[in-house]
Amino acid sequence: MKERYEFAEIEEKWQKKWAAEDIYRVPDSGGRPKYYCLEMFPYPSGKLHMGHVRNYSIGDVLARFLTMRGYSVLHPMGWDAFGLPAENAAIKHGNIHPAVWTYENISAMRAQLKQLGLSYDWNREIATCHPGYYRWTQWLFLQLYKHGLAYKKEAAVNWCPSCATVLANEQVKEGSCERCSATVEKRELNQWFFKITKYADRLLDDLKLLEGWPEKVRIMQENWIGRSEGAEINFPVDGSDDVMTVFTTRPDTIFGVTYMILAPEHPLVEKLIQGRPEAPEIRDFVNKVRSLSELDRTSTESEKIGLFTGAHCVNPLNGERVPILVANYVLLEYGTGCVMGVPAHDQRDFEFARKYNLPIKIVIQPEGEALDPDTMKEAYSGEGLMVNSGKFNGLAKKEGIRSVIEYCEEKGIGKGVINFRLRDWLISRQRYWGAPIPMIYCDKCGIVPVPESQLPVELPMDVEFKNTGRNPLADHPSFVSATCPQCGGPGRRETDTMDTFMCSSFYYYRYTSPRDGDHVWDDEKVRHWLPVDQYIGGVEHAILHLLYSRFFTKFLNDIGLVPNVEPFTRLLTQGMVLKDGSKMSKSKGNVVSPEDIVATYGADTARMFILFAAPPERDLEWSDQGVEGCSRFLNRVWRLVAPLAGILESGSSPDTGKLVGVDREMHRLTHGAIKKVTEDIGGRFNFNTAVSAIMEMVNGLYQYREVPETDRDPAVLSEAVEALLILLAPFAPHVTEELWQGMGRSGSVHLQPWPEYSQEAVSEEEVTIVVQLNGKIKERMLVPADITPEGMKELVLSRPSVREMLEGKNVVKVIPVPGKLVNIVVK
RNA sequence: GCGGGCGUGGCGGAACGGCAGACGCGCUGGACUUAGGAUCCAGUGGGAGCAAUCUCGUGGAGGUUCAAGUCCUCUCGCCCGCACCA
Repeated sequence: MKERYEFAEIEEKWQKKWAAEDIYRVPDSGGRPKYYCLEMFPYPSGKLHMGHVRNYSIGDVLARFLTMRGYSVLHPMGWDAFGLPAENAAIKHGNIHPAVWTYENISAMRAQLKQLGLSYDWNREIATCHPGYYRWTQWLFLQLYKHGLAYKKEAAVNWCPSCATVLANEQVKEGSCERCSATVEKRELNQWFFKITKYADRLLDDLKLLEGWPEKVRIMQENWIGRSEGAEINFPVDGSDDVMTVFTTRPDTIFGVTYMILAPEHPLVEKLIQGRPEAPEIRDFVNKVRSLSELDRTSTESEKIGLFTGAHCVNPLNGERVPILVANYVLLEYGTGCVMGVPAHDQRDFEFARKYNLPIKIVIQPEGEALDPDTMKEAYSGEGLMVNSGKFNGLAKKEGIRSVIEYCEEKGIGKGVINFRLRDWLISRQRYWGAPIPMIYCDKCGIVPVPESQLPVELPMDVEFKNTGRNPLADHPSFVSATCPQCGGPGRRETDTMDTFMCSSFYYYRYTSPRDGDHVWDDEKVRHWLPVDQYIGGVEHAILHLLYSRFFTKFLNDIGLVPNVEPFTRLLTQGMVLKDGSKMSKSKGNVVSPEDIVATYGADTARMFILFAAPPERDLEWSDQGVEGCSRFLNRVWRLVAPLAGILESGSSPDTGKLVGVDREMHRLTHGAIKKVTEDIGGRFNFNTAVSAIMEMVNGLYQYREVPETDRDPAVLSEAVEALLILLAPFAPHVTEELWQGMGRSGSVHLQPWPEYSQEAVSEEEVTIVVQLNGKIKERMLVPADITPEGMKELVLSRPSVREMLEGKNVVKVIPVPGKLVNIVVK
């Protein structure tokens, strides 16, 4: 073997060989237990970044480890290939079609992934923009439509002026477009939605099943779904047949209502003000609110403004006549779009009432405290007994809520309801580069689905991309014109495409049957592989992709297409890769390119560093010097192992009982490392400490090598080196393969069984324990490892130095901790 | 405002409630060398001491415990998510 570690040569050589021998192909059946290890597939931007390297290195170590542990591991890769950047590139450069741009990027990125030596079964590669894939995206849309879960409605939706398309609620962050940060506007449009709200309850309840998910993500989803229990109660409008229905979580405070508020956009507003002197001013106000951006509209910061409509409502419980107002802090989208104002017991109402001098009426009195409407500084929302509430007086909050709801239900003026913050998923996009929504509009028959036999509805390639903000599909006559599948008459094709999150909501099922042209996937294969055992990706998808995928899975389970109710049993959200304390970005100029690192140090070093520098879920600070260190380590391994080629025996397993001295030490170190690495990868995903255990082993081997050959057992060295290469193989697949096969071992190191550690080899005959006096360390001593706690106590107390130390002191208690210490408590 | 996370050497980070700082980086010294920014060996939390050793030390203040970086209460700082949700 060469004296020097030539990473470039080695990495290229083995990548070619692995591909030629197809060693990462995984069969769909076989005697081994299955494991589905999945990393979030990337958008093919054309360039891999460090976040990808981290994501895929983590997955690769796991997949390789589990394969060596005897599992049949499904470890696929593909492309989330529809999306705006491709189309924007086409608009900007004019002469490049999004498809060409995308496929070129895929080629470039695939090459980069292959350079990292990742163990994907490339036979299963998919791209969501391929008609063979999006045909099934459309097919699933039709299934949702068939089951009443895809529908079209006119609604105020989020519009991103820069992306020239609508967005789902989940894709708006603090009033801005999640992709481009432009301020999002509201527009009234007729759009396609998925009824994810039908699954709100199950999406919430089943979070309990996801014990393998980070709590953080579960809480985020819980908050996003936002279940709240309460009641809807009808307030008749005074002098009209209209009714204001409010949603409230505090029906026990209904006697404290001193005014009612409608959201400015509420349809009832116009009806109430017609012909009243207040009308012009209110219309003005409503228009002003409507024109606000989403951010300004919902910001907690903005001042609460309200106007009296001139109309009144009647409280159905006590008959009191209260004014109806319009105020900017009431949102049309949530609940019923109107609320009852209870200033005494709701902080927002309180601030509003103080500002406009509206009356404050106490109806909940906390025990041992007297609330006074004139002097109170904030609303009281805690526990207490109902007062000023007629026959409900004396009831505590919880019973009060129940009793008022019961009463309302009896009288037919209200009912208990559960409200969710989750909205239906808006999936229409006014853009070209997405899967066309397979629907046809017919003047005679209305909205008609494209028959499944006519799928896919293919994207036309002869399209012009202009910066007009118009979807080019709408300007493509032969795409638009269609025949109505129902009556055979002329029809118009839907020109909106689907949100790309739809494409990524089921790709992990499609990996099981990537080329199946007859079915969305093979039933047996899905039953074999699913659910995904381990999913790995960034936390930025905590709500978006992960919630949509859960929704899809529940639907697919309902219609019998998948066996599982949750898609991902375990989830690992990896931290960001930082440089100089902040996220790598072009604008900050702190980007480290994976290509450069691989070219300078090799893929093995890049992988080692990124796994060693921090535990996977934590943010990772990039360090060029840290990379040097990993490179140095691999060189150190090379210099240790390469000269031993041909010297070492194969498959040595020394007899633990016969080993003494340095041989016994080295043997123990080897098995200790096997134990640690196995537990750190398999149990807690602490790859950083697994690597450090391997480093310790290498340090030990350097020491051991110094021992004269005649004084050491060759079997111990062979065993150690063999174990070293296997333990290191998931992290640094190329250099370990080169050394393994260079030593004359047959077969790939990656197909070797993972070593088992021997308990006997790991255990010590003697251990150092600590003697503590009142918890402070006083001295150390060597004791037999198998000593009893009682024996430990005696041994310590009989020691002359300890007896001297205890002279004149009163021993209160002696606490022996086996293998660790003895603590003597004295007075 | 609500929810979650994190604060440990010069740095990245280790530590089933039981020897704080594994491993790596950096630094210091030595060896090899014409040379080394290569490699190998040794040392490396602060303070005191020639030394054995002593002492302080995990953002801060309390508490539980024989024993706390770890558990509990309060508090400060940073990061992330949600944000007028009735």
